[in-house]
Amino acid sequence: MKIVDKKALKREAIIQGALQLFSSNGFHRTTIPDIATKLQMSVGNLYNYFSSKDVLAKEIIKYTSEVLGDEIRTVNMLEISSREKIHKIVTIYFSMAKEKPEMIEYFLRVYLSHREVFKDGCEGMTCVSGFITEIMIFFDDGVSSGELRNQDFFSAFGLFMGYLGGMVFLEGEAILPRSLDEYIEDISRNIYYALKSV
Amino acid sequence: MKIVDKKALKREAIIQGALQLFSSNGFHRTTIPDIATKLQMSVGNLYNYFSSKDVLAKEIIKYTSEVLGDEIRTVNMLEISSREKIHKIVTIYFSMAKEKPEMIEYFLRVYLSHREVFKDGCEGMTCVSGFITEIMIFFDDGVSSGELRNQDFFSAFGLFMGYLGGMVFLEGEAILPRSLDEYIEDISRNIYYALKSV
Amino acid sequence: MKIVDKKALKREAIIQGALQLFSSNGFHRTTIPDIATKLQMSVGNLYNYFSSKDVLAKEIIKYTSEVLGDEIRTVNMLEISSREKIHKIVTIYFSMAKEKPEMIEYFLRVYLSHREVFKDGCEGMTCVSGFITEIMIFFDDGVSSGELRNQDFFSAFGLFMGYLGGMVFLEGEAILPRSLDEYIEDISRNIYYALKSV
Amino acid sequence: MKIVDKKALKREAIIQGALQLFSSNGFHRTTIPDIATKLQMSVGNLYNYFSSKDVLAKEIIKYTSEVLGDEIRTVNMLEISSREKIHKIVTIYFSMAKEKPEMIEYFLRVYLSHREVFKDGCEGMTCVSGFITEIMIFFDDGVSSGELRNQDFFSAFGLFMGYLGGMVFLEGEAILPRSLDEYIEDISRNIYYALKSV
DNA sequence: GATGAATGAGCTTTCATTCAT
DNA sequence: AATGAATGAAAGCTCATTCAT
Repeated sequence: MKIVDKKALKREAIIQGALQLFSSNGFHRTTIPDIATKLQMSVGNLYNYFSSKDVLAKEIIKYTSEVLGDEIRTVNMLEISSREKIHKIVTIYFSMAKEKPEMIEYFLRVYLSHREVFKDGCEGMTCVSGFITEIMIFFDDGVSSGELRNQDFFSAFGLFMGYLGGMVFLEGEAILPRSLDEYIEDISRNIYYALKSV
Repeated sequence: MKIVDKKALKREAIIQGALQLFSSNGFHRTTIPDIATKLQMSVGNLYNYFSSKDVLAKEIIKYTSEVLGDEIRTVNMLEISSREKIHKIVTIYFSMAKEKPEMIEYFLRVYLSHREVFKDGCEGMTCVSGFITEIMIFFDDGVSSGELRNQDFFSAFGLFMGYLGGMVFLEGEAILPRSLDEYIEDISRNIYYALKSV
Repeated sequence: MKIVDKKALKREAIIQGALQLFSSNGFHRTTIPDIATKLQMSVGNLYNYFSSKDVLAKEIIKYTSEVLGDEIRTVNMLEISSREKIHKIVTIYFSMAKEKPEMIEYFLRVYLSHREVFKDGCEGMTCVSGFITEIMIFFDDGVSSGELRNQDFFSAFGLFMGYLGGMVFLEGEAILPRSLDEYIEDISRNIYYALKSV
Repeated sequence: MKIVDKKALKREAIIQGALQLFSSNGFHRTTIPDIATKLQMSVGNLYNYFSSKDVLAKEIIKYTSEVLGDEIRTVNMLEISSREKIHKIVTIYFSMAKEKPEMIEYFLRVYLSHREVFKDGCEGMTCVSGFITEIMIFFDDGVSSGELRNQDFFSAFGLFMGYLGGMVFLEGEAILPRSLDEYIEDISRNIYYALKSV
């Protein structure tokens, strides 16, 4: 294996390890030594891969956004109705929240609320463009086909992102009386009726 | 004025001052000396009112939840349709986001993402019950009147809380092409169609 | 004693303690904990008096410059010839180098060679103006009286500062075959002949 | 070319590269990786040439001292008066300060003020003997010919080294109202009058 | 000789909290 | 009730040096 590959692999391993720690313990409660320990490397060496904690945080959000975007892209490529796409996206989102909770949690608990960290380098949500782009494609396709009502994209994006994020947050707070899965039908339906053309 | 009143007033002044600082600068970037300075009191004296920074944070979320709940209560008491209520709630929420941004920001940037702080003492969203209760009343009334579809409350609550919070977040990131006000019609409509009975 | 006095006294105690450590161990080899330990105070409290190590370093050079300037001022106020003043200044300088070596050493080993530290806040030697001003007065008086040749001040200042500093440096390196005191006559004479009018 | 020569060449290249970095950025602010980067070699390989940063610093001062000494030697070999020699030495010193500032700077900002680094291995200024020796020859010649007054050598050396170093320092601080060149006449004259026999 | 990833002790600085006054 | 100097444990980050390749 080439050295460049090895280094890239290690970079990704750090991203994934830090992602887990930040998500479960919080950004400020996760220290660089914590991350180094989890990855069985020295603090100094970690800085050979990421020049600061903030830079690492930004790389993580980009990575996470790409992974989430990739998932949604698979849906966008299907030849199915928008209603079915909504159902699939909700399902994917909740299944990720269950199986890789750190990614959704990172959006909610790190990215959303540490403006000072992402201020420089992630202006205008450029760090989450991978995810946004796919939602935009989904929406534009639905509007083009006439299935979805034409409206300002962010009005639809806020619905999707906010609703799903909100549900995962409630799940995390352990106050949902039922499991996330059991909400899929209702939520998909709600989103569909909110967005569909008259 | 009784002494107890005087103390209660100062308590509230502290809550409001700290609320502003936490919202605009972040929880961890706001220090106790910062708060004391803003309130022109000593650090030591501040501890006579709140025994720790975390306790103060919890009191703030309760206070904020009450204020938001009070606003929504005024809507619930009106004899208007659910559709009109949704419109009013959205309007109120966005106007608060514009005029008292610290409250909404506190929800999004402090409460949502510092689980470790609110873990003990705010289990199951008890600290935001003032707000949730009113949304619940709105929803139950709509279901009772037949205007809203009967579904799990949290399915509706997540929509409301997530959608509106998401829009305020996008506004805060300065990526919305239009002002929040201009989204009121679309968003109210979307929420209504999502929740209304068939 | 008033509190303000107490705090000012502590400030000066820190300056003197840090001055000794910086001079004998070097700026970078002296740590903040070292200084705190010497003063029997906590690291955190030290930062209540000086906001950074660099700020402390700048306050020390100002303080040192004042003390040295005060010494030379006593000479300037005497009604004696420039030749006698030179002799007295050399004597004072060497006696300080012997009795309070930390001050001269600080000039030579900290101020002179850590440009990056003094860059902001000490532009154009403003931090050592107390000392320079007195040398300037000495020189101008001598020129006015006709005893010293009229030339660019810095040409004379470089001689004084460089020569005396150089001798103290050589003394510190333990390579002088005789004690500093034994050089007073020769050096005073050399400076006088260098500066005197024809 | 023999291998030994190749290695010697590389050694000198490292010395010159490090000299520039140490002089302009300071000893502690220049890292070994910085030096390696400038020389386009690896950190590890650099250690094949110099066993530590301190050892490198000592080799640099020896090298610098030799180069400066060589310059002065050319003056010593001329059949001119001491007064003329002084003028030439001052001119050479200032021209080096202008054209190869790193050497003079290294004396002033690294050698002079990092006693701990040069403590072991450079006792008694042995590392700068190349330079001192030539000044000593200049002085002895002048005394022998009767042009200069007989006095302790270090009394004269401190004058030379301190005065010229002081002027370059003032130049570096950008506080001299005129260029260094314009001080040559005054300074040469001052030194001559300080040293000449009665 | 040459590489550069890896080490880890050590640095400056921060800040919630305490307590003598 | 009120003050604010004092504490000290931790944080993020640096860098001379080593060593497997």
